[in-house]
Amino acid sequence: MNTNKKTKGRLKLEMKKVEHKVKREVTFSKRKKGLFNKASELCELCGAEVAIILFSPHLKPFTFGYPDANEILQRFLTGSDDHLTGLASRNVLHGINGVREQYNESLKRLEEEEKKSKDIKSGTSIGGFWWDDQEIENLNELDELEQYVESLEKLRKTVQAKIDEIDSSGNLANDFINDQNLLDQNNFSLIPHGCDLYGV
Amino acid sequence: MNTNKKTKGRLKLEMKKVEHKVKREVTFSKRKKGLFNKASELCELCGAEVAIILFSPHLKPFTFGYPDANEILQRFLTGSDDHLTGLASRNVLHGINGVREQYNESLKRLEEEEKKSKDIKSGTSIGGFWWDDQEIENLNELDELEQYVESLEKLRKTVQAKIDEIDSSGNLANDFINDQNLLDQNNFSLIPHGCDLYGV
DNA sequence: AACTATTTATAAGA
DNA sequence: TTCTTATAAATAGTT
Repeated sequence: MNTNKKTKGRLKLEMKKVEHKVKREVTFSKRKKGLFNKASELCELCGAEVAIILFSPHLKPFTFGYPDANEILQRFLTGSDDHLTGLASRNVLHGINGVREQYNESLKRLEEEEKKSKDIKSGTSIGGFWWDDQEIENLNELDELEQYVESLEKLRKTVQAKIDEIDSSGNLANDFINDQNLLDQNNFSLIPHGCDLYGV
Repeated sequence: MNTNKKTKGRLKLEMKKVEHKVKREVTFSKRKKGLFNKASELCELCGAEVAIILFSPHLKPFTFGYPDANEILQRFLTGSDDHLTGLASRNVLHGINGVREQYNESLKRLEEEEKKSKDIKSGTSIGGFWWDDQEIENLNELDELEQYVESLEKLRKTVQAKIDEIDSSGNLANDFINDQNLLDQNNFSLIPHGCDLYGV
């Protein structure tokens, strides 16, 4: 007597590292997609802004960002309080509807790109990158790599700009120190004024 | 004749901004928790490393990171390739089991803290922060604020360290430029050697 | 904050 | 990988 069920359905998974390598990588792919999807929904539903940096177990970097990972990271990095000149104002001005659509479109383009690249194999240079492998199954990684390097370049330019600023004015370093002193000695929050400190 | 169902259950939600403010904020809270939970599961199951920067619609910052948001952002920022001296090696050495437990413990402590703080109201300074509100419902925000400012301070120190490095050696800026030239002219990837460029 | 009915995510398998 | 299917998990609205 066999059950007529076609699969066992989703099985409960113990919350510890998946030991089987192949299964772990499949889980990683599925859950990465799920995580980014959840992030895009949060942006769309609530008007939030999210940046995710994800390193796979093999240290391959992935990013998600809406509206733009770099701007969010820069805002975080610099503690910028001119939020009316940044992303926020753009959202206010233009709305953030369509986040999810944008994300899904990107995904779709990625998949199309993947199909177009199906024939490219090992030892090839593609789009400015060395490709050093056989059995490339996931060529959509390529776009993500390109995106990553682009992101990195942008961030580096930002840091560079800041460095140049210091070189010429010589006072940013002191601003950092002053901020910290304010924080430590005067109970001064670094969070921009005008934010809800208590709400969401 | 009334249905004996106690609730309507989860209703399908259209993927557009939730217009009702209170509902939107509830959704934000629930889904932020869900997103961070998904992230911690991904870390735990797959040995991945994740940093999430999340700005609420009111620009209140939240972070999630495992093992540490700052180190992950720094790695992303600098494109560091000495991953054997960083987090990765620590994971290799000590394993990453317990991510989820760590996360849940933090959450629990947050909730306990919240209970202890129930009586604190407007115009109070708590733990070095000004609190400027009435009707504080979610005092777990407090820990998150502290965590954010700590993160920010650490990152600022990192930037400061880099600036100091430049002040003394004067060559980091050139390294940036060189990296970009290599990328543009020599198809040299900024991704550390030894990574799977194609796999996960 | 807790509760349920339902939607959504996903583990295995094809 | 991509699709399917059954089940686990997340969550919208309610209390």
